[in-house]
Amino acid sequence: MAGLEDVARVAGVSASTVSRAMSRPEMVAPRTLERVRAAAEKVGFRANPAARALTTGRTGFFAMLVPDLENPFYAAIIAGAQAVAEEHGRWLIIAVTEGAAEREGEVLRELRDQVDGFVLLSPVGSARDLVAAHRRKPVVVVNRRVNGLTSLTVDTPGGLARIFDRLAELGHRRVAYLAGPPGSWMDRRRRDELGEHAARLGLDLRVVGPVYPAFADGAAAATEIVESGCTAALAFNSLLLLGLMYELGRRGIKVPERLSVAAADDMAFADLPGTPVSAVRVPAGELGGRAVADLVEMAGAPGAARRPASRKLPTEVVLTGSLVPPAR
Amino acid sequence: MAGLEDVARVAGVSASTVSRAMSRPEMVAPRTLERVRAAAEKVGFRANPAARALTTGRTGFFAMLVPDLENPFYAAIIAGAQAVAEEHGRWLIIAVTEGAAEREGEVLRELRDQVDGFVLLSPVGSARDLVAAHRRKPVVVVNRRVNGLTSLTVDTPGGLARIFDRLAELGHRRVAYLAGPPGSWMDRRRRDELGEHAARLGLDLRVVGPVYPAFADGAAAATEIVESGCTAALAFNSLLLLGLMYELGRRGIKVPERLSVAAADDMAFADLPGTPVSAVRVPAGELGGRAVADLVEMAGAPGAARRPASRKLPTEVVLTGSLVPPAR
DNA sequence: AGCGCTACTGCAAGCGCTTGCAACAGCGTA
DNA sequence: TACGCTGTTGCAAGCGCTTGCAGTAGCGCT
Repeated sequence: MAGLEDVARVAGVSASTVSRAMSRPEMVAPRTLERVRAAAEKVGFRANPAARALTTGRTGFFAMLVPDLENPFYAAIIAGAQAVAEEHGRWLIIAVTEGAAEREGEVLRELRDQVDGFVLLSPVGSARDLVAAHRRKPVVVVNRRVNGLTSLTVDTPGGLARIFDRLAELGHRRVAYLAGPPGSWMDRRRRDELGEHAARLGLDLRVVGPVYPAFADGAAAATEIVESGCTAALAFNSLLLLGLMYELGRRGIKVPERLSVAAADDMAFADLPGTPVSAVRVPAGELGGRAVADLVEMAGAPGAARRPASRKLPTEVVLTGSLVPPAR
Repeated sequence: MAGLEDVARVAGVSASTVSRAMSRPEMVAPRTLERVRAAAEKVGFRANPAARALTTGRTGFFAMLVPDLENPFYAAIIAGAQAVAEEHGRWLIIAVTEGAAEREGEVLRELRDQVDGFVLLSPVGSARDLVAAHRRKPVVVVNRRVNGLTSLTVDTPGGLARIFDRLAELGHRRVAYLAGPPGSWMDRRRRDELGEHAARLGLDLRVVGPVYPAFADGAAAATEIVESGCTAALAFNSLLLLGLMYELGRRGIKVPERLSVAAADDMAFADLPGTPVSAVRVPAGELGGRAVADLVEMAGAPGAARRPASRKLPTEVVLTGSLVPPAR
């Protein structure tokens, strides 16, 4: 409602001075500044964001492209991102891509004039397209490494490897990995690295799945895992593990006595009373937070400081009583 | 990059005509229209959203205020909302309120000049404040009824009542309700209505909790529920129920033989293979979708059509083998 | 006292699009 | 043939804020 002009009138200065008082206070005399601020307060000044965006080209919005909102992993990342955005007075606009490269490109195109930058969660577009987008507005990629772009990944394979180490140490010889979403870049990589690590340790790795990471699918995988003769199982995420454990419980198969278990991508809600599950804790919130923090920094600097910086966040490995020596 | 002026030059018309060709094609002659469109295509015209917002006051954004992103119920609502927003070429900006009235008001104030309307999920602000917000920009309230505003609620109590009916019919006399988030408006109402309905049916209702709706908390409630002597249990949501069932399974307490179970706020991931759980299915996605659809409609009409319309969406009650006569 | 600076402030020109109003065809009608 | 419409189009004035540039006052200095 109340614009620059209104404040100017009350403070007895020009609109330019009010504008400067607001965005570059060091340019106006202390006494004037005070007067302007009082006037602004009095008339209830609120800058018109559209006008500001028109002149400066900055909107205060960041766009976050996410494959799937119902995946708790992404939800956690968004939550972290949103918290940091809020700290910086930025707003997050969320677009769902359903993991389709085409849709991703479309959103990037549509939104590039309305935001100050992009956070891309597990993007599927070609590196070429993503880098191109970065030329117009800063881009931060989460959960994938892209040459030439600031990327944030999590060392889940490293964490899982430590769990394998522990299993080997306990004497397990055959271990199941309940694999994640079909076609997932992350799952693919995880599987590869696990395979290598297992070979190194002399473990026999049985991959079950990939399956859609939901409770029911975890339960459904129980039979195959039990019959595989494995003495330990890792699940792609907690939801799968919960489902698996549920089904094992129903069949009277004791955990961890008969099957040691652990999960990656651990979510808070997977915590169990009594027997906490061993897990690779992924700092999802931090991931989102960092992404936005980086974006703020890049958006502040004029192009030059858009130096890509890949970072791999460490995971926290929680080893609990859910890992025990195999029933001999 | 390419603006009205560029198109105008190529098409040999004035910028005004181009503008009209874009937003009110019925005002320009068919032949001109065609020429303008071709030119726009050729130069790759993209309207500058900030400029448009400045002149029209419309931004194409809706804001969605949500208490908590990690709650799958809200995530599902957002997903539904986002899908419909996309259909209408609108974008959703997400703000987390943490269920704090103060924060809610702040966001409403900050965002009111940058969006065309608000969707408020389970808002906690006073009805007075919410109605005030509605005077500047259309507001749709989800999961709470507010006089004078378009509200969308779900008839969960009705669904639960039908489950109670069924339980009574099966011969149960004492039933547990594992209550939801402490302080939740929704849980409060649900409890009240359940109480009345139970009384009407002559059922003895034991409320356990309220507890935070997570897997572990469901498991933790097992003891109290078992010791209460109830022969059936309803849980505030699926996560709680899964936790409860997990713990019962671990203790060798058979479901549903010893305890009939059901949940409200059922999520897809809670589906079980084998023994599906009786549940009150909440159409979360539809809830979000409808909210946005209503908002689009309101934002289109000029104030006048902002006639509040409360709607209560029906739930789908799924009755399965998880409800059986009590062990006598 | 006079000069050169520095520190502030105001002027005015946009940013790119929308829109009321005026201008002007081309047409039907009398 | 002249007049009044209706249908199109262009003109120009903003929308509210930012910012380069120019002007002014006050200061320290010699």
